[in-house]
Amino acid sequence: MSIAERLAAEERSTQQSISVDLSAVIVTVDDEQPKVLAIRTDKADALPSGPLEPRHRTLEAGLRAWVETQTRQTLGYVEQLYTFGDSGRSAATGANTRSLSIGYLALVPEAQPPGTPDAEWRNWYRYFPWEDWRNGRPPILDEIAAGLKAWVAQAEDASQRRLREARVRRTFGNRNRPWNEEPVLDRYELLYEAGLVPEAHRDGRKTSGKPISAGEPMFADHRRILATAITRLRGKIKYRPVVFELMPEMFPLLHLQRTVEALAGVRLHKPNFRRLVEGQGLVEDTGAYTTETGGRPARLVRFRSEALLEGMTGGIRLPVVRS
Amino acid sequence: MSIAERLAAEERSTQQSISVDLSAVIVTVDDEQPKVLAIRTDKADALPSGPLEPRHRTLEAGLRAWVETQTRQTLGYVEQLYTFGDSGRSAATGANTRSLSIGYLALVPEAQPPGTPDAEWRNWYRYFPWEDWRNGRPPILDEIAAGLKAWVAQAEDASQRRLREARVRRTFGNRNRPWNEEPVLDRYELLYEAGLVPEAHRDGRKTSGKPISAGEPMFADHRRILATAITRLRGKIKYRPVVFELMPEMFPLLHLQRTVEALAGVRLHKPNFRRLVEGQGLVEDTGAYTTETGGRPARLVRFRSEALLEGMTGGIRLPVVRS
DNA sequence: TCAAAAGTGTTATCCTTACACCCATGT
DNA sequence: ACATGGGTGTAAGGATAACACTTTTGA
Repeated sequence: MSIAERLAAEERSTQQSISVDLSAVIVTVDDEQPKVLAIRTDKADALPSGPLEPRHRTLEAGLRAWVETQTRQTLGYVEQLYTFGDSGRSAATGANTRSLSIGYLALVPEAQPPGTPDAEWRNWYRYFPWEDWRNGRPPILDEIAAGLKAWVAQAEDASQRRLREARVRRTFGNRNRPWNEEPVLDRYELLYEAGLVPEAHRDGRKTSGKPISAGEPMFADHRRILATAITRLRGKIKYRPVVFELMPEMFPLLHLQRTVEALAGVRLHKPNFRRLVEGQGLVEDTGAYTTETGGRPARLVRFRSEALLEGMTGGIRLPVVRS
Repeated sequence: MSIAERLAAEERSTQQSISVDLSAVIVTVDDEQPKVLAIRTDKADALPSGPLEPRHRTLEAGLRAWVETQTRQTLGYVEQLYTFGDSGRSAATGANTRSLSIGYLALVPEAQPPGTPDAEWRNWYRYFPWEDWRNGRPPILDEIAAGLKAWVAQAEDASQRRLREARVRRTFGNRNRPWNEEPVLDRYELLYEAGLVPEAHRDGRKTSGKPISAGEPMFADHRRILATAITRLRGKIKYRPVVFELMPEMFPLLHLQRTVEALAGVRLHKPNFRRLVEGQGLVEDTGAYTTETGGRPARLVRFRSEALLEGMTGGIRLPVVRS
């Protein structure tokens, strides 16, 4: 097929009426908690999102415009996450309309009060309570483990059972494999498939497992988008200096550590964390000190912007404290 | 704004006539060369792509259907790359139509003869000759370095010059920083901004640098999409066992090494490569041998599919030979 | 016999991890 | 005095990178 024919085919296909939605996962860390901006509705929380309009020159510009008028947040770092487009996704818009949703991750250094009454900063562990290991193993994992065990037992044959077992082990770990904070999306999708999450039932999925109260559900597939965002962010802090998008100008190193811990949902080893960060040349001394942290006054450091130029020299390793 | 209002706004926005294009970067490795399926046109090569149609249940299903009818390739591994949507992107479709393009990366284990006369497997280094360091530093880098030097010199002030210098160093390396194979997209974007690539002029970018023959251009922004795909693939082989999607059932370890080298564009250290791959438990012995490689007969191994279950145990480290 | 590829052994070095310990401030 | 957080030293263990070397085939 030639390019001309292809273009003609594209032209025909526009009869279909496609609407494109830009959804934003807007993240900040406040009071040692990772928070996302959510829109409260009578049913469930939703991510802020709006339609792509003709006046938007680029997708990202459209997103920024939309978010800034709706929530009064000025976005700093913005990154495209994924484009979601199953036709079953949104029955609300009718049969002849396909609805695509382009998800974005945005980081803001400080939580501004939301600009609209129905918008609110929410701790993201409200939706994913099993992801926060900072104070040890979350108790809800007992319930989840029981639900997953039942799901494994429901397998149709031995080979499917082994697959299911391996999948549970891989995502949720077990005695010999320790917790891995990264595969947030894999864990959510597993819970969805196992029917342990209310969304699975709402979407008409046939499951025998009854939904346990595994975190608060969200509107449409927004919890999946949020899981995608957390996964991406937990991965990215390790190889790009993105955490600093969430920090003020000057900060003590423990503040940086607590921010990383909030995102990763694990505790880090303080002495090694400091050495890694300083050794990588990611921060520089400001000469200033603060006594606000309690204890011995803390040196205030700032992000070394030359680090961005030197570039590829990655992000922050996670010296996870096992114990 | 409530969800109801938001839905209404979406409904209105569908008046805009949005067309969605699914583009595929279909990769195989054949004869130790990384190849992509390209559609020849009179102007430049294009990536196979087609419109999203109502009958496609999911985006990925739409892509598979399209590619399979158009090129007779059956896709194995498929992964979404990025959604491109600048309104300046495609002037061809007229003013009132916005054209989105969702890029996909697909891997096929063996090059089937293309199903249409205008489709052809192309060595991807045809489009990115500076990315192939397997036989030492590509000579074209002399030309590129000269062009970039001129671009740095054209900076408006000292601070912009330092930024440009750092960017060149970061992406293309220099004496103390060795070559880093990963940032393919960053390099392409730098060449684009520096006006060293024909696309920049075609898109009406004002540059004083004259385009050097830095690789063959492609239709629209397809070379950018290809660069995105290569970047993703070079990154991914290091932490997921995706290379095996390109391998036959059984193969000698050197074949695997040559495949990884073809993708990464660098030479690897044979003894260490073997130890890393075997040590990770990524392959298992088949008991069979082949003499087709020349020299001492080689053990044939296969991918250990249990490795997928064990999961997170990453991909293949690259013991790059520095010499 | 030589070229070509397969494969093994071993060491120096670096990085991470873990543990122990001292410092400076407020109450 | 002691609690709290800031901050430094260092040694064990593991992983990587580099080098040297042996084995088995075909021409």
